[in-house]
Amino acid sequence: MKIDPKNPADLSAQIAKAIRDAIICGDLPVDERLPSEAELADQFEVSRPTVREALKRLAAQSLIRTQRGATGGAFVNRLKFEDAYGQQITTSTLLLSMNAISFATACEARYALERACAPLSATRRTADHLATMRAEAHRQSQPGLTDEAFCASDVAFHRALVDAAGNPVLSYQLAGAVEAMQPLMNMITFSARSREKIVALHSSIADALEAQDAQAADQHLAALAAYTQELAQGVIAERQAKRG
Amino acid sequence: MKIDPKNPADLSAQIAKAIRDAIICGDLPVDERLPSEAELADQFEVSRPTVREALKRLAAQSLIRTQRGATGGAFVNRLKFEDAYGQQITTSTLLLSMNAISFATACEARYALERACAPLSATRRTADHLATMRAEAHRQSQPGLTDEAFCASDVAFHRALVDAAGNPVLSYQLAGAVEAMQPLMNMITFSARSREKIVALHSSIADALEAQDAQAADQHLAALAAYTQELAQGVIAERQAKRG
DNA sequence: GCGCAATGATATGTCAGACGTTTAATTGTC
DNA sequence: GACAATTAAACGTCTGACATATCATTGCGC
Repeated sequence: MKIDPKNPADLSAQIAKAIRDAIICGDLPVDERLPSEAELADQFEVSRPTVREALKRLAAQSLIRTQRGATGGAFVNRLKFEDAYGQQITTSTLLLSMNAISFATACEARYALERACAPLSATRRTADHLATMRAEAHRQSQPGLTDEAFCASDVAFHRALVDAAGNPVLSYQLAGAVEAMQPLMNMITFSARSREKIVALHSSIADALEAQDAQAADQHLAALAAYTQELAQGVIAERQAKRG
Repeated sequence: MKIDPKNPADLSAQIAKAIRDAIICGDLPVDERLPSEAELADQFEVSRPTVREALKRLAAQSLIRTQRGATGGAFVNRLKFEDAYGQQITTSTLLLSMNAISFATACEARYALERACAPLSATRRTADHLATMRAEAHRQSQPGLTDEAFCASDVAFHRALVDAAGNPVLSYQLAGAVEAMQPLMNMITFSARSREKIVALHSSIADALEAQDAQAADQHLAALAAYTQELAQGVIAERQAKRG
């Protein structure tokens, strides 16, 4: 962990990597206190600002937390699912926007993952999950709802669907896929008729999960995926028409 | 973006957040050069080390890259899938190890996601993907292979399966789930007989994909998931027996 | 006029030393 | 013995400086 080649560039990156590796391989257990910045500076034979830059890199990944005061310092952080959600959503959002991922590709991935959850959700859904899904479906059916609010409710519905699978790893994996797509979804203008259809499909999905009918849930999800793609293609076609 | 409350703590975190938000919302397009550290220090009315700590936080998330020299500086980075893979694997690994996720939960998530890919892979798999899968299956059948090498080949096989879906978003999402599980998988000792069975299932999956038979691929994946769980439970039972 | 080397400018990377602030442990007093 | 004041440790920030990398310009020779 104290290895440092004589390359006098990117020292803070090297130090961050050394500490990160120590955390990942378990040499530094959770809640372990790292040496103070001054001690680290001595150990690595660099200055304190350099050590601090390294620590900030780790803090950005939620690998450590810092406390001020007499018994303060840098502590190995127990990574919470909550923290990981945020990072994943940020990363996914940027990936989608910067790599010019088509709506179709993102949408396909999202529904493929959701359909993977459906059988588990059908088995394990609680009354709470069902209530959330029905409440969101009801909200979506109300007139006067902005497109943005409709999308937000849509996200909430699908999160409940995923959470119903009762597998935190799946919830974590899907948080990025579902929430990162919200900006793309917001570009769609939902007509009254399309909303009606979506709400009907949402209700059908809730029904299927309540009946623990995995196959029906999968079919309705597939229909929803197809319809979403159809809507998106309409938006894309409309834009191209405006251009031409 | 130049907002900074008078709270004189966590200045570098606040600055990092301001710049990050500007990047995410598109105010700072890809490859845009940020002002120099000295200019940023002036704008935010802080010192250069504080600005530098903020920039290091962003660099840790691959949101910016820095170049030295006269025309150097910090540039908004086009986030590559490759970069995102690494971050996701690190995060997923830590989540699994620190939150005491059971093998069963992680395994369930992994196979659920893989089965989501299977129908797409059946449609889009190329000769290249099939060749990779067959090569890995063949490697796994060779005697004298260490458990670790067997696991590594297993990961390669499943990556090929996922990549065959031809959806980079799915590949990205699954990189974490599959690779983060490798340390857990490495704890399993694979007997000759269990390896034989796994290789047979791998071959069956490759056959199904070659025949573009999504249903068969799904069934074999389900069987593989069940068998993996069975093996893992054996390991767990054995450990508890040793304790008792 | 043109090519190439020396020079300068700019910006990041690093260092040294200092001060302020927060927090907990210690000490001193009633 | 309980409470208040002091002390110490550590992070957070600042100032100023030097080192290094890289590009643009300049100047020289041909």
